[in-house]
Amino acid sequence: MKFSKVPEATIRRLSAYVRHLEVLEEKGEVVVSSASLAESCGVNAAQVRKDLAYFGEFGIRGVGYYIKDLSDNIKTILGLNREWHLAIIGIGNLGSSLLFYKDFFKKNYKIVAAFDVDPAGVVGRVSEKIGKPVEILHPEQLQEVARDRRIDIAIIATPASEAQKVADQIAQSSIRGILNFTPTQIQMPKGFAVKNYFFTTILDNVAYLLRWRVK
Amino acid sequence: MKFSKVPEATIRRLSAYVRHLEVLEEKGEVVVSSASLAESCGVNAAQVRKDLAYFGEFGIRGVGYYIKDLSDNIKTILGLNREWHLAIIGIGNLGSSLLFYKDFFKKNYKIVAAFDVDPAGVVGRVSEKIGKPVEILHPEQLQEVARDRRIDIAIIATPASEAQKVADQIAQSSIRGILNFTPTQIQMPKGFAVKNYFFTTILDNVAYLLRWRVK
DNA sequence: GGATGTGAAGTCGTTCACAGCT
DNA sequence: AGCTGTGAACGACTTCACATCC
Repeated sequence: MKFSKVPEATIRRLSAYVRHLEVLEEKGEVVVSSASLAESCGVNAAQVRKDLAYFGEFGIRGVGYYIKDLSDNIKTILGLNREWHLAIIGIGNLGSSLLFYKDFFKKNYKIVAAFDVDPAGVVGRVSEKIGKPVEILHPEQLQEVARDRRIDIAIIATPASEAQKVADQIAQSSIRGILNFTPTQIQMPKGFAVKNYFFTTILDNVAYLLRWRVK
Repeated sequence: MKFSKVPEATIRRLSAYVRHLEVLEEKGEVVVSSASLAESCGVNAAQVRKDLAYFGEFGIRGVGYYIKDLSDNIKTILGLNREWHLAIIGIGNLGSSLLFYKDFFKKNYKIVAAFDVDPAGVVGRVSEKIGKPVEILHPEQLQEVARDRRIDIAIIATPASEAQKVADQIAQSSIRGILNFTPTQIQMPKGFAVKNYFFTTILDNVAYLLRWRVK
């Protein structure tokens, strides 16, 4: 199986579906229709069925989808049934928040390393904040540590000006996934999964909508 | 002017362009071509020109775009030339990080209020963290405060289970923009600008790509 | 009967290719 | 000559509509 033609938007929606399915499961619901799931997630019913159809036939005609079953299937598709190892690179305000508030992450994501160019400068402040000692490594050690601790995904939380430098180091390591928090487009060779996540972009988007579209 | 047919993706890219233009400006560059801007932002050159064409003609044929000029124009389009008032609702881990690390935000976004259902319980912890007293209001006061402080955009940082409740209160206030940090699809009447920003969704996306697409 | 699964139609966004300006 | 601005071609995603199956 390769699923090479699945739209990115489908993947994002699958995350939403699985989250809503968990809510329904907690409520003790057993079956859900595409129409109902669609409404809860703010999409079209046909869209839900199409999204699922990329991966198989999970429903029963005339009935709907068994919630537990569908939930498990989507989790497998998304790879949420295994643990992913994260590294946070750049332990400034944002990085230390991520480190501190581990519950930002779902259970299957685990922070296994933290890097900063100034480990000594950072370690005291962060340890104090977290209430226990924290190990901060220098990015020089990235390649070695990435291999040893099997880091899957690097979260870049450095200043924007450092992002490409970090990206270059990641390119030479065993890491193949990047979540980029800096407002920079990083250049990577083929074969890497890179997503940007800069939230003032979204805020700009809301501002634009308010400026021109609303009312 | 209404710009009703502009793709959302265009708006996101405009944010990226303006950011890169600022970098070029700092370097002392004066003119940039669509090809060069496109490469830096990881998009197609025709895309850049199309994006700008929605809003006017900003370039000079045979030459390119004057950086300062283009930057100013995009900022005006996005509404970045005015101040936007933000409220943060839900002062847990995420909310207090946003409150604490104001430099997450660009200069034209200003936090003017913070709300939590348990102001008393929250205020001590947060004030200590920030190093000075912080005012935390009860959501009951939302409508009144929204009007008085001219809140433009509410950032929902409550637990997911509370998001819709908060959304309902926003719907009855003068606020028209929402940035939703909870992994929930909130239901709003027409006329609101709502964007979701839940980062484990993006992380799921990276994980999926690693699982199926990369090598 | 009722809800899924899916080809076909429709819509939206991107890329091409070149005319038009400087 | 060079780069923008843009109609037309293309491609991708979404929605429709209905045949299919429980």
